[in-house]
Amino acid sequence: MSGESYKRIWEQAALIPEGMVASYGQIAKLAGLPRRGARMVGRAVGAAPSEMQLPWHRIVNAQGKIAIPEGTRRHAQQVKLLRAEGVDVKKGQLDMDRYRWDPTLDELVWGPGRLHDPGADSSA
DNA sequence: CGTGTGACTGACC
DNA sequence: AGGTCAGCCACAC
Repeated sequence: MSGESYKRIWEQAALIPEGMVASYGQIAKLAGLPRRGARMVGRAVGAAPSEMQLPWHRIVNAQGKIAIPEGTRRHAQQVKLLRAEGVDVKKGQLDMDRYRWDPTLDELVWGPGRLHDPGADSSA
């Protein structure tokens, strides 16, 4: 089958918090595929069953740009989904310094194993 | 089974 | 900021 790798990629991608993004390379690395490829991440998320509700839209390239060709339906969909989460997307691009998800930082702030859940009131 | 390709990336210029 | 180049790797032909 397509692989154990896909599974790992899906698992990692699913961890990206709402309103944040990760790069293909970042997910690849987290999935334990440092050199095997960011490219594989693109394939994996594209092949993910819709029932899985994978947050594929939270994955952009290392430059903070949407990797899907502009003008396509999926590109527009990704922009739409990101904006719905409060991410400011301009010209198919966003600010990585601002929205990049940093799992290690998450761990430092929220504790090992704990995930930052924006919805679960920590309420200011 | 060889080639081309891409929802990538980092290094250079 | 933008263009080119060489690695990468699974997949379609």
